[in-house]
Amino acid sequence: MATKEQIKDSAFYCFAHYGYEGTTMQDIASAVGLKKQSLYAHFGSKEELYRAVMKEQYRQIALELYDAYINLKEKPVEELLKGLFMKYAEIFSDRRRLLLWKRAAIHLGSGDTKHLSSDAWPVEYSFMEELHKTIREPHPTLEDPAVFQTFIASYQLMIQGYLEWMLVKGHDNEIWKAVWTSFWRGAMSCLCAN
Amino acid sequence: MATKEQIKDSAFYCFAHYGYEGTTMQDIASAVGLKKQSLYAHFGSKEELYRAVMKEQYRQIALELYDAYINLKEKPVEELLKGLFMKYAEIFSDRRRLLLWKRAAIHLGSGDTKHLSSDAWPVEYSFMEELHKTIREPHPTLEDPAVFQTFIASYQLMIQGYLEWMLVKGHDNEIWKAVWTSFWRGAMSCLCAN
DNA sequence: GTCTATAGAGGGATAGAC
DNA sequence: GTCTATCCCTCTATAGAC
Repeated sequence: MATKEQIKDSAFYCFAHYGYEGTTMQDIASAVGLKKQSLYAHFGSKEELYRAVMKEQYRQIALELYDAYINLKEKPVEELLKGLFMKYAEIFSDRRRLLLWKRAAIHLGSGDTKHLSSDAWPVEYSFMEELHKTIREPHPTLEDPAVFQTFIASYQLMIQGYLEWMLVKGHDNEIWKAVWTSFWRGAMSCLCAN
Repeated sequence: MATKEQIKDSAFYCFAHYGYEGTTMQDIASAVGLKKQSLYAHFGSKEELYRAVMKEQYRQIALELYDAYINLKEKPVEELLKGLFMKYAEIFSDRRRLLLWKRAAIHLGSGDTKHLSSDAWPVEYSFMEELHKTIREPHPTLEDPAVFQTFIASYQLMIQGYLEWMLVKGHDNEIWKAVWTSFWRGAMSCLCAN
């Protein structure tokens, strides 16, 4: 692996585990086996390195999600949403990604201006518009924007809740399945009741 | 307000918004109108101040939750769980608490040994055992430990998911209600199906 | 592209006057 | 209990030899 990639990889680990302020150039360099000053031959500053890591990760995550979506979009909505939920669990079984993701959410919510994850959230949802259309079609109840919004909110919320669970207790197939089943039945009964 | 309380209050804000490493004694002192050195007359170190803030917050949150539980425990399970969920939303409508809570979850999940929120999670769940018994009684299906575990997991997960939602988009009564309805119907239909 | 040396700033913390 | 002065350390970043 090229040195620049090794640095990014090490930085990925450190930023995820210790946060931006909690990580020093020293930490990153040590893991690669370099002096910290040498990092500046590859990245102009700590912040530039951080942004490079974030950008790559978000791009990668968005790609993997979109890829899953493409493979699932012809299937019934239940299978599609279940498959995407599974993809989330798969993607974030990488602890570094999970930590980075959760930290980014805090940056978004804290009004912390400094090293915002400005490019972050939008990227993930680049195909969301398309996904929404796919879901709405076979379910006329979802034509109502208010109903649709709460449906999607419940879905996203379940996913974020499960990621929180993974963060503290790790992935658990039984729990995953139970959560999905409960969500889907609840969502369906709400749709039919409206 | 006594100076010591003012310091804790300012520290609460800073630690929540900027994190432990991102906060300096300078920041905290400025907000109170003191020089940073004066803080050491009240707290031996930055870490001690941090622990004081965390301890107080967790104690307070646990108290408020327990209080809500006491007021609700005679009611039907649906009302009890819904009331507790509402209490969570209420407690964490304080942005500082929400941020601190989310940061603590990351500390728990990152293996970051330094300033662990060691006293954190257990405190909240000090009355959980009791709550669990209260829920189990009227629902014989829940006697099965596996069923019960997934039921509680779904519940906690929904709450954590909603807190994540609040972090990014703020509290929304419509969403809150929809999420609860969906959860409860899903949970019920799962219980009846088993 | 990696090293040594070093600048320059800011952090946590202590000592001692008032 | 708050201040000024100060210590010591670590951090980011630059300069320049190899």
